[in-house]
Amino acid sequence: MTALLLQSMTRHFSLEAKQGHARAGILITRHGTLETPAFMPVATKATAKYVEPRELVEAGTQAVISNAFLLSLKPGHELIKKAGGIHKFMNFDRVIFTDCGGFQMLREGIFVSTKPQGIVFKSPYTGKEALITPEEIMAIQADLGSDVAMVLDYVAPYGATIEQVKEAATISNRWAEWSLHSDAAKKSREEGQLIFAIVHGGIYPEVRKSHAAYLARWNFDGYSIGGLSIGEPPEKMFPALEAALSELPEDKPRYLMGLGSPLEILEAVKRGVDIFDSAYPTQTARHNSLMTRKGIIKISSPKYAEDFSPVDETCDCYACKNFSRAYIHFLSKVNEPAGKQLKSIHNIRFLQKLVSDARRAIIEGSFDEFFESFKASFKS
RNA sequence: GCCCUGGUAGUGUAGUCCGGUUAUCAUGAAGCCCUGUCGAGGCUUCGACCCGGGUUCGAAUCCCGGCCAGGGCG
Repeated sequence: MTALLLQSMTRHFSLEAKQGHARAGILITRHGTLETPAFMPVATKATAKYVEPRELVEAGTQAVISNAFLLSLKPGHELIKKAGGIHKFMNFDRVIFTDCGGFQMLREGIFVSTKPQGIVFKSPYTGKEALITPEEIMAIQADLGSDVAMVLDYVAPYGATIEQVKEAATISNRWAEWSLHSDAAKKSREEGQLIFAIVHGGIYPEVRKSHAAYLARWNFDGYSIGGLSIGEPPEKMFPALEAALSELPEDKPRYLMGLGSPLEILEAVKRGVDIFDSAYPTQTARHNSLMTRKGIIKISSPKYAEDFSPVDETCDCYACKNFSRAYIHFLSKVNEPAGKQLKSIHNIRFLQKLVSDARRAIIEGSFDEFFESFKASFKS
């Protein structure tokens, strides 16, 4: 333990166990630790929709990810800095990641154009266009005071040609370097903020590989894998993921951005991913898809109208311990916010339990069995 | 008893004056989808002209009668 702590103090991340490529590790941040594999609910606008911080914690959440670009537009990073940082502002004292905004390139209505020096975005609030640069987004994240900041990346949509993807990955890597060497990043790093690079390359393994290898040469605190689970089929995603992972340093955390379905999370854990985030559990929860050990159920279906059992017999979440399928079905039918809250809490808890069970299994050396058993009962 | 309005999916409605494709839209119901900016979102399907008669090639639409609802007069 002492050795682990010493190691952590210098490295921020340490591996506790490995089984095959699957890893159990600990990321140390200035707001506590993140035991990996870990799943982060999305709190884009400094809140997880319908779920309060205490409920996130109760569901086993160690970290959330917020969006630096959107917060910089409203309420403004200066205001959040004035509030004492994002942790105080949203009253979440655990780990907070911030995303840079690069992903918003995929959003029509926000994305305008790219330039060599950054991305031109249009504010969804005011329509005002502004160029955001890698250096600026690091300064914004420094102001927000998040524990882990993402460099600005250039995201190519699924369906982009290999030339476009190469271009996107090359620009992403250039920006990652600029970000790392920016004054804001240097200073915030000294203050304990961690900086993650983002690997691109679309669905092309060779592009993933070369660009991951390039980023691996720099001393980032962790590596994100971006531009996946944006519509491509699993047969294309996993080879690309494997290619990226193969070039990333073992002793740094790997974060697969945007993946949130249970089986895919386990597939990625098996390949060596440590951290996940996704709106999937909360978005689909509001739209009535609930995860259970036996698969996903649609709670709005008439078959649950008189089902007085919990959503999942094996779940220990607030919703399952206190409410029936019939009640949550009813709340869904009448569109009550409380239903959205209970459903979101359940799905978050489901994924938190999934990754912590996976972690335990890796430590115990039983990950393969755990995965097989999960796969056998979870019919998607 | 008389007069005036008005009856269109489960609900709310457009169309009616001036007759003409598969009758509009919303909501609802059933099913599918959602993955680093998550909207009470997207897609598919289902579902109605109050009843009866008349005019007409053709009626939700025009005419007559009935029933029902609201208003007025007695």
